[in-house]
Amino acid sequence: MSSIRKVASLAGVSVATVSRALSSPEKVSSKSLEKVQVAIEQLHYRPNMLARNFRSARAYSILVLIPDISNPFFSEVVRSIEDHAQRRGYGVLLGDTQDSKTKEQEYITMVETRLADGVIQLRPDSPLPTSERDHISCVNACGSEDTPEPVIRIDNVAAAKTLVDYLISLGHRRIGVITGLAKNPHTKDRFAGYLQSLEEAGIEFDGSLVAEGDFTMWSGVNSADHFCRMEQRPTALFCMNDEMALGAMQTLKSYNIDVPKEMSVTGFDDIKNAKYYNPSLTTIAQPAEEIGTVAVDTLLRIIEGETLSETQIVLPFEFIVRNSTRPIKRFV
Amino acid sequence: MSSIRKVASLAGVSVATVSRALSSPEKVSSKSLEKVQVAIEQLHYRPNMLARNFRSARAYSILVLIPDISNPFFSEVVRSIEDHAQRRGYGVLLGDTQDSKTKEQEYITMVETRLADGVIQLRPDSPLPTSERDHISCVNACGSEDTPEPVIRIDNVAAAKTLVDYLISLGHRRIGVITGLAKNPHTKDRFAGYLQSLEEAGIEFDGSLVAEGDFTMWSGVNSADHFCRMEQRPTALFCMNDEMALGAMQTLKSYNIDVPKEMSVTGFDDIKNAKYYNPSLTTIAQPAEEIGTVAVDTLLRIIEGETLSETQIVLPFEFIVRNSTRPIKRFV
DNA sequence: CCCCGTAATGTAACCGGTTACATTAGGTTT
DNA sequence: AAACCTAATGTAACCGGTTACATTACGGGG
Repeated sequence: MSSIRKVASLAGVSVATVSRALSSPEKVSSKSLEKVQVAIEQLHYRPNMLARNFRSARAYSILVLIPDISNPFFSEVVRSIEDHAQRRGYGVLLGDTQDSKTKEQEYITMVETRLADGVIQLRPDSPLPTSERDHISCVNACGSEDTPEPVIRIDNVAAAKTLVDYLISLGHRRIGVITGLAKNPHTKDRFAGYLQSLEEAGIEFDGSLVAEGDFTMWSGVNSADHFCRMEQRPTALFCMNDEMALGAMQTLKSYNIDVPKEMSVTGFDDIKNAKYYNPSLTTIAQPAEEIGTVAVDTLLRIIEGETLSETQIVLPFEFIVRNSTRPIKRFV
Repeated sequence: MSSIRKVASLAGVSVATVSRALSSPEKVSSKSLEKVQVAIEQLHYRPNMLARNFRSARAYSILVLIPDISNPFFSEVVRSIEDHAQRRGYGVLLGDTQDSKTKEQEYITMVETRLADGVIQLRPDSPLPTSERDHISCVNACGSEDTPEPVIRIDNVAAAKTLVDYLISLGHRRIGVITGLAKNPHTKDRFAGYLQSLEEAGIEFDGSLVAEGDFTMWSGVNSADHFCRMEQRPTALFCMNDEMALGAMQTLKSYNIDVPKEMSVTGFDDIKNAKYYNPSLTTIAQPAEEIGTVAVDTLLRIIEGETLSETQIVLPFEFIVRNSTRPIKRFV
C-alpha cells in the first residue's frame, strides 16, 4: 500500500508538502505540485481517509435514522439528504430503525463512538435520552413542534386544516379521517387541524368517523373497511398520508364506491407517484427535497459548533388539488 | 474527551489491559476487568472507533450503490442489507446513483480511500472499471448472468417464462409486454423468457406488442396507453416490474378496461404493497430479504480474503397468483 | 552585495487505539 | 525451596495522515 511517505520520497519532497499539495495546493509551489502529481500518478496513491478522519477527529459522515425506508415519503427525503450531504463532503450512514426506540439507541452509539458526526432523525420524536442532548449533534427532519432538537418541518396543523377546509368548501360535512398511530406527533397535529376546521365550520365532531391507521397502505385498506360498513357513510375521507389514501381507495373500489363521485379522498405528503394513480390524489405536498437539504445544512452548522438562532424551521407546504376530490353529490 | 489512557490510569492498569478488556475480555483477569469497568463507567468512556478503524485498516462499513432508493423493490433490499450488515458489525453507506455511471465512480472512491471496505451494487452491471476489479471487493445483488462480480440473483429468464407460460395457459395469445430500458440486463433476461414462452407455445412474436418503459410507475402509465389505443388490443400485459404494472392498471382504468375481466396484468418483484391493490397483482416474488443477507455475507467473505467457489448465487423465486389475471374471455 | 520579509519547505509530534514482545505473577511439580 | 510453566500484565512501537514550529529559499530595496 502506498502511503504519503512513499509519495514524498518518490517526489523528493517532505510528507508535509504532499499533504499540503492535496488539501491546500495554493500553499505549494507549482514545481513541487508537479512533482507530487507525478509521484501520485506513478504509485496510484489514494490517501487513506481513515487516517485523515482519525487525525481530524471527524468521521465526515452523518447518521440518518429512518423508521422505515420503504415508506416512499421517507425514501424521498433520504435521497435528498444523501445527495446534499455528498455535495457537502459527508457520507450518509443508514439506520433503519423499524420504529423501535431500542434500535435507535443502538445506532446512536455510532455517533458516541465517533463513527458519525451527527444524526438526522426522521421519526417525529427525539432519539436521544436527555443526558445525551448536549453531547450529540442532532436535528429532526419532518418532526413536530415538541421535539427538543432543532426541527425542519411543515406546519402540519395548518396543512391538515387546509385539506379539511377544502373538503368542507365542497359541501362535505361527514368527513372520515384515517389517522396514524395515536401517539405519533404528526397524528396529533393533523388531527388538531381536522378539529379546527370542523369547529370553524360549525360541524360537530363525530368519534365514529375516526379510524386509527399506522401510515402503511395496509392500514388504509383496513381502516377504510370500517367506513364502508357504516349505515351512513362519510362522503369524504381525510387520510393522514398518501399510502393510506391509496389503500383506502382500493377498499372503496372493492365496495364499488366511486372516487370521487361517491366519496372524496385526500392524502398527505404527495409522494412521487400520487399523481399517476387513477384518480390522482388531492394532497398536501411536503417539500421533501428541501427538507433534506435544510436538515443537512442545519446539522452541519451544529456540528461546526454554531449556535442556531432559530430551532424551528417551518417550510411552506403546497396544497395540490387533483381528481380524488369533488363537490358532494346533492340529494335533489 | 476521555481516552483509553485515562481509563487505564484511573483503573490502575495499562492501556493494553483496557484494550483487551474491551475486545477480548477472556484474556483479562476478573479483578482487572472489574476495575476497568468501574473506570469506564466513571469517565463515561466510549472508545473512539475512528482510531480503532484506522489502526485495523478497516472502515467496518460497506457501500451500497442504488440506482434509485425510492424504488420500492430496491428499498426492501437495502433494508435487508442494512439490517444484516448491522448484525455483522458493519455500517451501511448509502450511494444513490440516479442510474449514473459517473456518480457510481465518485462513490467508488470511498472504497479506494478506505472509507468503505466493499461495495454492493444494485444496478445489474459492474460499477468498476476493469483496472479496479482486483483491488475492490464488490458483489452484485439482483444482477445478471453477465456481471463480472459475484452476483446474487434469481433466474430472470425462467421467472419471466413462468409468468408468460401462465398467461398462455389461461388462453392468452396476444400478450403485450412493457419492458425496462432496452440496455438493462434484466430487460434482456426477462424478454428472453417472454420469447421462449411464446416460442414453446407456437405463438408468433409480434413487435407491436412491445413497449419500452424504464421501471417507473410513470412509464407504466405511459406505455399502457400504446396498448389501449391499438385496434386489436392484447388480452394480457406482462410488465417487467410491479411499479409499471400498477401504472399500467391506472391507464387501463381510465380507458374503462377492466382488470382482469378484459385484460390480465402481471408484475415482477412482488413489492410489499402488491397484494393490497385492487386487483391484487399476480407477480414473481423475488426474495428481497434473502438477496440482501446473502449479498452481505458474500461480500464479507470476499473482504475477509476468501476466494469463492461459486460466483453465481441463484436464489429461488416464487410465482404468486393473485387477482390481476384471469382466463381469456372467449368469444362465444 | 547585504539585509530583510515573505513564501516554501522540512521535521517531528500528535491523534487513540492495537498488539508484538518482554516481563511479572501465581500456581504446580519435584 | 527451587525449577518451571502458564496466565496476566505492561511497555512501547505502530498505523498514515495533519500541522505547529523551525528552517531554508528567494526576491526586492537599500
